[in-house]
Amino acid sequence: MRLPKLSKLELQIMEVLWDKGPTAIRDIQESFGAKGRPAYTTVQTMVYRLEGKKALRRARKIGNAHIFEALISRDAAQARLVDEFLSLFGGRMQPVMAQLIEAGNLSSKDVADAEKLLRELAARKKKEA
Amino acid sequence: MRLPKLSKLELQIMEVLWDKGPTAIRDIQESFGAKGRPAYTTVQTMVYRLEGKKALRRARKIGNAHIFEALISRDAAQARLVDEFLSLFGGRMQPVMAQLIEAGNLSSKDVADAEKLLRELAARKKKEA
DNA sequence: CATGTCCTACTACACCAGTAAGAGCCTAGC
DNA sequence: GCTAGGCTCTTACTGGTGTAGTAGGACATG
Repeated sequence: MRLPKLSKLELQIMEVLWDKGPTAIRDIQESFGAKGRPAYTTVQTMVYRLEGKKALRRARKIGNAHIFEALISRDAAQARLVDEFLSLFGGRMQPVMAQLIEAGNLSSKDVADAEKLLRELAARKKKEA
Repeated sequence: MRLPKLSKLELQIMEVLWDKGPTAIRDIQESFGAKGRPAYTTVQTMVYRLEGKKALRRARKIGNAHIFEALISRDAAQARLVDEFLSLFGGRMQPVMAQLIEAGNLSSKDVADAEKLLRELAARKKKEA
């Protein structure tokens, strides 16, 4: 279970740790926009559960407050998400891309970047071989 | 609630309806691979819940068996999925694309197709304006 | 040192997805 | 008409997520 499944709210909490580094619960909670933010103890519960999933750990204490730090990388978690998502489409990219473009989520810059990355990847592969 | 949220299993059931058209529960269940397929009543429960969500409806009966048909389109459901997914990334495509390419999920053909579609879309927009 | 504030740890609950068993109804075939 | 098999409906339990309250310990500051 090296890469536990993370829910939306759990992800948002991890985002804070990834962005800011080791953080206390209070700071995590406050980094949610003031309106519609979950209660302190809600964030706390989620952090505890993330601890159980080994997604983060208590790094140290400041006063009596724990400071938590991420144990899994943003990249790893995102890779997991993408996998999960693709499996819903049976791994077929075509409808996904089509949808992204139709909805205007994909700019020509995104596509250009993709091309560039693809070329780099191909070059890297060739070198390795 | 025109576009209800569908879970993985619910999606798989809808896939059958989208592929085969109006279908009985027995046929839906059997279209899951013989190994690891959910029990008949499990599929039934999901179908009932999908009915509650207005994702499908009873079209007619054959004997005493109901035949169900999809009420929402595959495209609409997929659009919903993509939105949902993107919101996890705060709508930023860059990490998503990067991940897709790194993991080898995105071929150069996919990217070429994307480019083509983008150009078509741009042309269409221009015409409309 | 007293007291208010903040944090922790625990408990609780509702909802949803997934799973399925059980009771009983309908129908087809003998 | 009777019976077997399939289908419907109902009910139920589990695990995960989101939500939060409460009790009590720690700490800082007057």
